[in-house]
Amino acid sequence: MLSLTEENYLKAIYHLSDGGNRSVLTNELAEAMNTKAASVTDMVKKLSAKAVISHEKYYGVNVTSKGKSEALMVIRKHRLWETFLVQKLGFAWDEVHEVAEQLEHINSARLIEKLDEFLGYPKVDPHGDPIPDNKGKLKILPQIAIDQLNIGYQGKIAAVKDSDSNLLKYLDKIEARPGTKIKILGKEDYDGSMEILIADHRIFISKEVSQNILVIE
Amino acid sequence: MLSLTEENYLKAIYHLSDGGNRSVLTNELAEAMNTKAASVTDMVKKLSAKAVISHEKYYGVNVTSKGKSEALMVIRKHRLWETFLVQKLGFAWDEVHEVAEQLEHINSARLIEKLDEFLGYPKVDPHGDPIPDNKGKLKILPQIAIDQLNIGYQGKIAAVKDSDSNLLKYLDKIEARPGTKIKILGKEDYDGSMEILIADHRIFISKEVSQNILVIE
DNA sequence: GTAAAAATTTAGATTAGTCTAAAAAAATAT
DNA sequence: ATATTTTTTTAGACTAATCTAAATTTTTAC
Repeated sequence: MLSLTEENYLKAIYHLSDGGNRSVLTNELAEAMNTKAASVTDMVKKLSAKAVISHEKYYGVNVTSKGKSEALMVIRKHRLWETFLVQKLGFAWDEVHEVAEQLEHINSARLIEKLDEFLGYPKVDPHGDPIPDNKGKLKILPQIAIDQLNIGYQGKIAAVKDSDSNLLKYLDKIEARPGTKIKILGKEDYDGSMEILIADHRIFISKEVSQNILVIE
Repeated sequence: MLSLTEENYLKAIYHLSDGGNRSVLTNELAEAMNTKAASVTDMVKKLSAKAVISHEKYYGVNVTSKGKSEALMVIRKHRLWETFLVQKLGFAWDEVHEVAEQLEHINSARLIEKLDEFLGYPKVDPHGDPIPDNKGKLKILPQIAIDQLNIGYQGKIAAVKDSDSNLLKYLDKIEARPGTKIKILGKEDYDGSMEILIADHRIFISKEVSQNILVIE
């Protein structure tokens, strides 16, 4: 049983480690958690004692397989709640994160199963991120940012990165949402900006924006 | 801003004081909160400092008007979530309390307004308890338990007391739900048991059960 | 109206999560 | 390869919420 704080640390470790593919350093985690390195060291000891991460002193932490599945359960809850907030309550895209951060810690297996059913067993959340199933399995979709694509590419937006609420507002405004048709019309070598066709209207976007729009690879 | 624990204490004080109509003693509160009197005394100091209750040493606590409206907001959230769990997710009556106890502490005014709208602005929760409005106003319904009624009374169940999950299971089984028609057929002087007609079928209930079924007075 | 019982508060300690400052280890730079 | 810088850990302290045991106040009982 993890406390709310422990769950948040574990989730951050999971994300920073890219789903368990690399180890996470104390300072990285301190920055992500908006706290101090000393606090991280303390918490790392607690999480190690609970066997959800392993810690090699001075060299960072890794999530264990137990930790991975616990993290995925929290992520499952987060993404299901985000889907609920957008699809059922009519929240905008960029408004859901903070609330979902709270809701993800509600403890009731039955609630999550019922919610999943109520939402029609969605596979992805409103940003296009995959929702882990009730066994803690995550289907990783092979995605690529559109700044990597060539002129002439046509397809559908699969997901957008949801790191920043202002970015999300902008993406919503230009209708860059999962499922929307997209075509690469032009690319400027100098600054990497692009001209694209989204939902049948032409628009110029900066390289930074293009790095946050993903399609299936 | 109250902590989760402070919210729970305040809610308990509100309920024990009958919505602020009498003062609450330390031991009462300790029993309700499943804690020790000494812990209550400590918490009472914190809540007094936050001006949601007033405390006269050795004579108990009273909710202030600020405390009353804060308690009602928590109750509003609790009852809206219970309504959601039953009406939208298909939870049974007796399963909702524990989950709603967690959900009531989610902090987002927008969420509650959206949820209220999504549910169609319900006036009462699944047990028939009134839902405070977004101004923190509670419409108190004049209710009376059916053990107080005379033979021949006919009406509709307005609410049931939701103190005990086993009672709720039983009430659900006999279809004693808010809105159901009810008629008093007979009353045994010896033990106070009753024969009643609920949703057109006759049933005998004990005095204890009859004290938990309420109609509009 | 005082003595015993019950209720409440205070005192001092504990745990979770956090902090600052100091110590220790690792990385780096010449 | 040694000194400096950076990163991490340890040590010691703080707050919130809790506890036990002791002290205090109120109530009750004769």
